[in-house]
Amino acid sequence: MKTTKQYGKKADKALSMWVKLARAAATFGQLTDEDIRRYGVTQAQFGALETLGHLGPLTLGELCKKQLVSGGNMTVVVDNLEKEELVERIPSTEDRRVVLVQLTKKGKRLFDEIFVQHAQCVADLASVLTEEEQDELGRLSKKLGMSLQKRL
Amino acid sequence: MKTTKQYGKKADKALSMWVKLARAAATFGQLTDEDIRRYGVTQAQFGALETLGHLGPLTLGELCKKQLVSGGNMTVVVDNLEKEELVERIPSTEDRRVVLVQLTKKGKRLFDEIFVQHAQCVADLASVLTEEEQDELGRLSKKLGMSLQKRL
DNA sequence: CTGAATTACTTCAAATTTAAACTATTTGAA
DNA sequence: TTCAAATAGTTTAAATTTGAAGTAATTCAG
Repeated sequence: MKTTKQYGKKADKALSMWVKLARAAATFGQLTDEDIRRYGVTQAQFGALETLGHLGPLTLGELCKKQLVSGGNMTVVVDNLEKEELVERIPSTEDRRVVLVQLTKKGKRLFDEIFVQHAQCVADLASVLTEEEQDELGRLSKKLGMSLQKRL
Repeated sequence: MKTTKQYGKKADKALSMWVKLARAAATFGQLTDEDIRRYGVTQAQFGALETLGHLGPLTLGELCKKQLVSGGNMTVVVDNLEKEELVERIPSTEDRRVVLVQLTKKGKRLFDEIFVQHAQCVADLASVLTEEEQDELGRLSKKLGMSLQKRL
């Protein structure tokens, strides 16, 4: 039984949207995670590899922002990727506080290898929506995310 | 520079949508979390209170499914809520393996009190989209989430 | 120039979360 | 009926994540 106007029309609409958005993202995330584990990396590690692979070398701080992850966590994630020799830390010469992170050759190879497969997986999951629906969901999510980003 | 057709048109579209969806959900989640903390409960605790408040007593397993959380975690979350006397465990008489969880009077009071405020917060965050956009984002998220739920 | 405030990253402790092993109970096939 | 398999929940250990404190480097107002 779905109660209406429990908190007012606007609030009900917003709550309803948020529940659905959160569930869709969580479920999609769990399924992509199952795929990611097959490559022997964690979700966080995969995210870092993805960002570095697409955007090239970034500072640790930039990586944090892209991934919406705390600094303390990113240090650990990069530590572990470095142990696997998938990324390397390059101290910045301009600003000695800054550390650049970039993919190693091995990291690039892994990135190239697994991303094609992972893209297939994501495409498969997304295919429950039509291409038009995917565009629209992307557009609305982007608008929501970009607008809220400013409030963080 | 946005590269096109990196993984094929369909995969690119799906990846693009997924990135935006994940970011929107993460950002929205961080902002609602800031609000939730003001009430002195964690996000997971709040989620359980919300579900119990809206749906009434549920078994621990049902709560796990609603919240997309592991059983071991839900045990801890309910333990902590029980320490605060916000929920109580009621052993099922029909099936002695089963434990029902329900709000206490104190829990109901808290639920009634904080949910109006939280609904306002969510409505405020969502207001960066028009009501029509919220409907559409909700509709598409629901379709995506419900379809993928089956694959878990 | 100087030093107070800011910034970038790391370290540490605590909280959260998961997955696997375990207990207790129920179900169902032989 | 009986016992193997399945189910519900708890416990445990390990991994992840966060936030706060700490270190080092930079910036900028005076």
